[in-house]
Amino acid sequence: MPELPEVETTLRGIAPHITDRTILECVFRTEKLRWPLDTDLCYLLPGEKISRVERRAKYLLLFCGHGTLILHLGMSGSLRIVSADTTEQKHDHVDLIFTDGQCLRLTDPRKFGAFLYTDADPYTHKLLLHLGPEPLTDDFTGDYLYSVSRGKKQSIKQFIMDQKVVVGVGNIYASEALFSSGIRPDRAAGRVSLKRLRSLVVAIKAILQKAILAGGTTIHDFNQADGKPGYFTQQLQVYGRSGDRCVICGETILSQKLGQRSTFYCPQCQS
DNA sequence: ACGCTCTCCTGGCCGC
DNA sequence: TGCGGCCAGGAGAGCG
Repeated sequence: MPELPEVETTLRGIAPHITDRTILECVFRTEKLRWPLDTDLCYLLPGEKISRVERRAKYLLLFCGHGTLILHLGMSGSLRIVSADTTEQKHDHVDLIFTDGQCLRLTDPRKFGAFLYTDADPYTHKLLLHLGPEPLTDDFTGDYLYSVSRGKKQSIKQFIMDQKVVVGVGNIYASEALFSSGIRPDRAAGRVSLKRLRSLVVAIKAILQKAILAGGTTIHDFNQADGKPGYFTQQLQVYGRSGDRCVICGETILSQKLGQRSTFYCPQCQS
């Protein structure tokens, strides 16, 4: 569920509740998520104050007095603000309890998420160091995409999902953006023209922005445990629609696997 | 360097 | 209704 728009929505939702709050207690209810949880944090974090919260790619950065928490929601994670005495439910793996009685609770059925801590500048952490540009900034342009894609045989869809190329384009939005810009997802990245890459970049920005706008009102849907697209389903043109008619030309939408991931496209509109 | 495959984990859904 | 198999929106690790 968490693609970039959901992470951004989460950031906006939690930041006002945890900024300038002091941690009273850190509770782990599982040994590991994607990586083992550092139990030292249970005595290192109490007394630390969250000074600010930022997002980089799909990572959330919680700056504390002496270090920074690096969180990732994986495929099924969500963060909520609850009262510290709210009974935990299945898959509630981490609580960050504050002195004002509020609690930041991490839920993640599939345990693909991350809850890490670093003393150093988090942007130099190896998970963040080699990330590509943010898609919604002016650093992400068709000309940039053109320059880094020349000679690449990898499919354009896998290419734009590579976090070193650009961050935040997940499996759903990759199919949607390629449909919107008329590019077949299995076309080699190095063989897409500058003109079409400019169109693709415009499409990526538009769809992410649209989803962020939709996200604010639908954050409750985050709790859905299943793997289905949530609030954005109504607006999807090709994702999950194989066998349906293309909304533009009426041709049958096809699907194929690219890099183990389901990919959807219209064979008529995309070339 | 590049690109491919595997992997972590739980749960929902489909077909038999 | 029960069970096995398959699928899921991320992305790092390891390999050739």
